[in-house]
Amino acid sequence: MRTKASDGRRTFTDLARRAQIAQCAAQAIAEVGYADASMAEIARRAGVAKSVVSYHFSDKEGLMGEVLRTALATYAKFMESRMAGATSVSDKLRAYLTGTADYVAEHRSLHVAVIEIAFNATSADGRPLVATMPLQAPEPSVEDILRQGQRDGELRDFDVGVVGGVMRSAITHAMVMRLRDDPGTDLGAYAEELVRLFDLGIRR
Amino acid sequence: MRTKASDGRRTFTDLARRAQIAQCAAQAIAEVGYADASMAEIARRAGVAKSVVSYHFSDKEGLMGEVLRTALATYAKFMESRMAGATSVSDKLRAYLTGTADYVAEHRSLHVAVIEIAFNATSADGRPLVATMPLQAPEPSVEDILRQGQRDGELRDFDVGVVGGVMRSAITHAMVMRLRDDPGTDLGAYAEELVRLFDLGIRR
Amino acid sequence: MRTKASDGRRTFTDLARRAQIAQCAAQAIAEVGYADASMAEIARRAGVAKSVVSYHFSDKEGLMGEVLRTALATYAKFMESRMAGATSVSDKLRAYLTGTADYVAEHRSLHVAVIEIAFNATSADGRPLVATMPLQAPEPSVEDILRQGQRDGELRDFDVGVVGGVMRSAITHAMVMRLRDDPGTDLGAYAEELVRLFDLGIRR
Amino acid sequence: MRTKASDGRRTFTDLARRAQIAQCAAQAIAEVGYADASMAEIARRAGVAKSVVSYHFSDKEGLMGEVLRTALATYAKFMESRMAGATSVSDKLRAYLTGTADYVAEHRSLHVAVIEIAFNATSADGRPLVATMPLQAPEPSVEDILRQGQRDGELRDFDVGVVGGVMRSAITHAMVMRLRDDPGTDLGAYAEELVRLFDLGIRR
DNA sequence: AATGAATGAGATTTCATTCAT
DNA sequence: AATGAATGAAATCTCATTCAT
Repeated sequence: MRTKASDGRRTFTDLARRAQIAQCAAQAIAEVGYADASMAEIARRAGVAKSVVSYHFSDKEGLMGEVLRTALATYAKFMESRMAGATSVSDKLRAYLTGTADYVAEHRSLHVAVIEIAFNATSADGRPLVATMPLQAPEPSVEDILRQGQRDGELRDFDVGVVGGVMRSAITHAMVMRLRDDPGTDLGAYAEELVRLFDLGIRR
Repeated sequence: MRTKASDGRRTFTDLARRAQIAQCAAQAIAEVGYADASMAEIARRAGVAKSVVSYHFSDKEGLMGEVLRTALATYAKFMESRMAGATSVSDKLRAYLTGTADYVAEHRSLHVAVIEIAFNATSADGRPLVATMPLQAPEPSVEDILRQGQRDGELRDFDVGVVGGVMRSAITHAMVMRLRDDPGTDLGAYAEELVRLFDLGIRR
Repeated sequence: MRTKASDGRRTFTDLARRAQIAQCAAQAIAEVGYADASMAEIARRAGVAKSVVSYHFSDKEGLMGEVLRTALATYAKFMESRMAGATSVSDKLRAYLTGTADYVAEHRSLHVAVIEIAFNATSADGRPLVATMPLQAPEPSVEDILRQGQRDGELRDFDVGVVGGVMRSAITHAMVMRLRDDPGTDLGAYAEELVRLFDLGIRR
Repeated sequence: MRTKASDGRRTFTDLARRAQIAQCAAQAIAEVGYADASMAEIARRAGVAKSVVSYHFSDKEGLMGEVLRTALATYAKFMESRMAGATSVSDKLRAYLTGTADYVAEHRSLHVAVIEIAFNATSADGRPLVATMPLQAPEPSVEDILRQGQRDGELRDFDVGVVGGVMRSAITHAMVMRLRDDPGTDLGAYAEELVRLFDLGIRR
């Protein structure tokens, strides 16, 4: 049966279960990797039968989509307050990097899960799952910040796509790798190191 | 079982087959991703029966290990000549970044395969495959270069692990992502952008 | 559990719900086939929760039985008036064939559903469902008519079981197949064709 | 791995296994019905693991297709000799009906399986499986025979589609139903009864 | 009287691996 | 040295059914 009330909205308990399962999915992915995070493993962690997961999500794609949406929403909300006070480009960059680091420290498994899903999950047609879903990334993007900095004359001339990509990979892939190797990493210090590196690297 | 000459060394044809299969494995992984690069798919690309792959490699871990060793050896040999002339730290860094970019341009599937394997492959005990294998990275590592630069006074003070990790992710993950989005990327220009970014970011 | 008034009879609303669900079941079976007419699909068409179906029927066998009973009752009532005026055997046969054709035209999904159920549904013990249920076919049966015709000397000698079976399959299976291939078939003309065929085939 | 030799043809043992599995599939379908003839049940009857069936057939559709092809080929070959001597239309019809009855007596499970598959099996897109496969029915069809008989003036005027459909359903559905009810039915006598019925029903 | 939620059984299919030849 | 054939385990998903509210 569909898990929606007749008017299309979901019930409270249904939302709670969905959230719980999505969280367990994120934890499972973060701990054992996307490939080994089977529906059975996720159900086991949630303490429910496999079919309960299928009951709440149409299929695995649907579940992964929920994880992605949950993570992006959490991240966006988290960053909103962190970016609020920043006006200058260097402030924005610092807010972006330290904010993301704090977010990762607080929601590590969510963060790792998103990276795993984005890197590994494919849709039924073979395309990357993230390419098939309407996901809205938090505003402003790193590239937006960098572009503004160049317009304002605060930043030197460089390829925004390249530098933006490096920054992104620094707080996603590189950070995850570091946490993998050294789970006790001080993410605050890590972020400060990034702030200095990129500030020196791109300012006029 | 694996075929070795009576003294334990492999025969010539055996080595050739292993190399061929490993190459096909790398291509398969690079094209369809680690998850979809099944033994059957790899065998199909190699034009042999599945059992031939199992015949030459004890198991999938063994095959992935061979891909990793092949890639590292190829990379090490490639970089050896590129690093040869470089004496100053900035020269070494430039050689490292542009050299790696050239390597990626020349052996893209091998490069992508290594990243996929390092990120995804797990050993039977659940640990990352790369953590269970004795792999020797090419010398000198980025961290070695950075450390020397700090000792020589050419580079400012920073956390070598953090910056080294960012550089590594810039030429692995970030580069692959960029190639995914824009397959026509000029990797030479990409590397030059990295050289400038990091040179400014870490010099005294 | 099934809801009965204290004296064992069903309440009015209960009967109404049962009838509604049975009708939706028949439509579902007729449209998507027995195999794909799941309890969920039937509930969806009835606009109720799956559990409502289970509430009103002990199990799927029970629901299918209701469909069969409903269909037979409808058919019997329909045929009663059609057979009323027929006295001669040829009149009875014509009434039987044209009457059934009209019935099918009017209650196509019910008719198709019965065929699907009779052909496909099995009881828990593996036997055909129709063999496990006490179903009373409308009187008189084709075989009865044919037997009477032979007794009266109007019909030649033949195996009543064989010819009766062919007639039955002509107005059930063959007719459904024809409707499947050509939904616009004129069932009146179809029945007239049968009347002539069988009249010539069995008269003395 | 693909079960074809490198040149695309199948090996002898492979063909034997395929034939064996297809036969077991037909028997399973004939005995327990299409719905309950799962891949597991078929494998059990063949005395092999489920995955062996998947090894030899790409999927269930493929297996059902093989059953259909096997049955049609067997039937066509069987009928070829039976139809050989018949020149007049009445001879052809007798050959068609008695020949088919003999075929059913000899290959009952194959016959029943075809009917079950044709009636129940659907392709992935929801369409009937038989509609998605290129199957060549044996020549000449009943309709062809009837049409020729009308051209030659041996048969009266009637709708070839209707009468042909009735004949077809008489030797498929009606016959199967009869065998279901009375497994000891004398099919020879059954066919003779049909010959007389239809001969009288359609001759000029 | 109704239903949202849950469940275990079982369906199809894929996978890495083994083995006899 | 190679391979066709086979296998058990596990993956995803569907189904009829149950139960507390």
